Amino acid sequence: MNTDLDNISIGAFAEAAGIGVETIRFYQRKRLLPEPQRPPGGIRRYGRADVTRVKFIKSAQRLGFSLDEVAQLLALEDGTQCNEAAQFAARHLADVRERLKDLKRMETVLSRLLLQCDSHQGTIACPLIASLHGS
Amino acid sequence: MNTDLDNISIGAFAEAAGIGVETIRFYQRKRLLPEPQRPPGGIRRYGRADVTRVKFIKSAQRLGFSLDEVAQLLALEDGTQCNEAAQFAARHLADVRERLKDLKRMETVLSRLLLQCDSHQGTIACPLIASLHGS
DNA sequence: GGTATTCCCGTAGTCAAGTACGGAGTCAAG
DNA sequence: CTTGACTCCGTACTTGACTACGGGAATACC
Ligand SMILES: [Zn+2]
Ligand SMILES: [Zn+2]
Ligand SMILES: [Zn+2]
Ligand SMILES: [Zn+2]
Repeated sequence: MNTDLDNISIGAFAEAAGIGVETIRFYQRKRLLPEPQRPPGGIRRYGRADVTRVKFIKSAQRLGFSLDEVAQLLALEDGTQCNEAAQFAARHLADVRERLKDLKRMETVLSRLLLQCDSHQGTIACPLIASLHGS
Repeated sequence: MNTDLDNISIGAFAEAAGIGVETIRFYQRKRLLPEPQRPPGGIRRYGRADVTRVKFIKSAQRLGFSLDEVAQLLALEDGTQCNEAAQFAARHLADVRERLKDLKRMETVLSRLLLQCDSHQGTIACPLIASLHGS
């Protein structure tokens, strides 16, 4: 077992990156990861740069970027095109804010309805259900 | 109370409910809508109750309930089990709040990074990209 | 050298909430 | 009585991000 960090198997790579082997192959098909050429008749080897790249992908995902968007970001990976990157992120931020608005609306309505349910002693109908029936 | 509104075709039903015909058939397969028996060799007819039911479904969806959850809610549709309904909604509210938290985190981080991008005159590296590289 | 573990590769399945399609049957108008 | 619109039904496709399977090759361990 070769433990050199720059000459690891796909299994060790997956382990190091904290994802599954299948996921790596999936990312390769999606061109998020390069497919390393392999020694004649042998097994592909991976290195630290690959692990770094997966970490990048995972960070971007935590910010809500889709894999397609991550692909775009990876094109700017060298950090020299701040403007592009910032514009791109700004667009994404805009739709994060959209979703945020929707969820906030849900949160508001639901919690209001639940309060009404708590305090509607005596009446027969559930205000929550009533409101679903179209207020 | 048996007007023509209670004897409509699936097309008119879809129209009245503001959804597509295919969606109605989909809901039937999912048992969110009952399948009306049809006269031998004939065409099914729908009524106001069906439209009401779809409206109920759509209201629940606007509150973020999944179709599976809507099925549960429909079991409480008569409004007599306020406690059950409220508990159910409370659980849902909890995971709406989870998602809200995640989105808020994204919003915070993204907007902070964008501010840094705006004001990092002079330096070469984009703070946004840098942060994706794991800080 | 034999066995166990990995790896490779293509294909296919999963979940949600629909959407689309194609061929056959039915209904109403002209 | 034909045309055209609508309905029925099963099947398959969509999107996103994986996850699983199966069979064969290669490596690793003893
Ligand atoms: Zn930047
Ligand atoms: Zn986005
Ligand atoms: Zn209630
Ligand atoms: Zn829920």
